Amino acid sequence: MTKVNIKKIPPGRLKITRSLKTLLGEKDFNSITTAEIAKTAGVTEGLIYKYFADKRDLLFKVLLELFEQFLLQMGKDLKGVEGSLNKLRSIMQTTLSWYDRQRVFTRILLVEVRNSPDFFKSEAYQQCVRNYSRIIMDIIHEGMDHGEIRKDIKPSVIRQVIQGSIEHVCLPAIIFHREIEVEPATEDLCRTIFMGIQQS
Amino acid sequence: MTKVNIKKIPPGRLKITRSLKTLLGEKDFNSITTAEIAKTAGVTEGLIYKYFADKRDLLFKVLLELFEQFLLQMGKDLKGVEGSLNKLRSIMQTTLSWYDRQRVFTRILLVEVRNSPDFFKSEAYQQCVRNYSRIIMDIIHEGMDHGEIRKDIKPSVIRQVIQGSIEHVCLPAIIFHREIEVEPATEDLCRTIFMGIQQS
DNA sequence: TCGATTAAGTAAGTGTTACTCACTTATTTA
DNA sequence: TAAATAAGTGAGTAACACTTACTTAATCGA
Repeated sequence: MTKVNIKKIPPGRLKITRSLKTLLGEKDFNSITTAEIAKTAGVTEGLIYKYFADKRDLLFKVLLELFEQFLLQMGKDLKGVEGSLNKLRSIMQTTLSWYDRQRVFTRILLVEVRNSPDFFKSEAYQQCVRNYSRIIMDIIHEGMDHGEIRKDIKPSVIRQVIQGSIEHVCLPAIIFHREIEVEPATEDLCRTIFMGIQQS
Repeated sequence: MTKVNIKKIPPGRLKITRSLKTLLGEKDFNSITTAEIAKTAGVTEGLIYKYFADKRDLLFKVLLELFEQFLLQMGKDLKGVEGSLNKLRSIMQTTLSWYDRQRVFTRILLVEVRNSPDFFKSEAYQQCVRNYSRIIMDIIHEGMDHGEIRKDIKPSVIRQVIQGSIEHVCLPAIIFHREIEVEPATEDLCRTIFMGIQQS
């Protein structure tokens, strides 16, 4: 259903998404003009609106594309991992590592789309972000069933702590173009979230 | 230094910030026009640019104003609280409660300013956000010195976990106009962050 | 293989909107 | 009270996202 339509993507459309991805490596979305996108792509401005509802919709489509690659990687890294906590660690590490290397993707996800109310209706959100969240939720439930994770906290809050922590660790790195130290950060995050900050 | 200049705020300027605050209760920042702000304020569009560098700068100034009130409240709630972990709990509860009731403030902070690179140069960021972060950092260091908080995690990561968790718990509530259940959420957050999710 | 239908791509707009600037009116202050 | 400064105006503009009527290329059934 989703992958069948690969056969016929018009070259112009490809050029446009590729162009935006390139430009997002240089400047932020708001200061990229549609004229610029078209010029870099080597097409006319009008063509953008043949394939995308508006400028933001184009952004969402680019995010969708990059997010699918990310989920693919996460699936690979998760294979063969045993134990709920280990699975959560794997997800955290993959995420941090991907965020560190895929700056364009991460900037779109963490800073560019947030203020668009209709992002939350977009495919990128509805299939990718929710899918990512669901995977984490399933692991948490599994962990509770197996006695690995305590049951006296709402699973959704645990999920939010995990996701929120990751985002907040990465945000300054993305904004100020700093490197993310994947392994140490993963270790710190896991130690905090798994065992708590309280001296025991 | 900061409070001395209260004496002479031009009425037009006050009308403008008040106008934006009102409008932000109805719609998101991007779909509010400068013409609209001026009309609601009862002034001309040009006056906005007498007091503010641009539309976003106006937003930053409004955030600054609201953030100062928030920090004041936090200081009050923190008075008389003993113990580092209790202080952190107090901050979390105050934050969640404020986020729940001050929707305009929270929406600006969590969704509207993020994508402006120059937000991070603004007064709102430089004095308020950093101040908020510093207060948390100080408590963490104090907690480590007093043996309340373990020393084998980077303090900055602990801070990021706390702030990130709060934001991620509140974000859906803000976006989808849902209520934040302050006490239960605080409890869940503290239990997670203080003691960890691992069944022991 | 032709003719017709659909898809890809173009070129020249247009309305909206953030922002400017030269100006007027009101308020201090010496 | 006159000069100087601050508050406020209003008409205008450039830039930009987006539209529309059109042309060119590809697809496909008969």
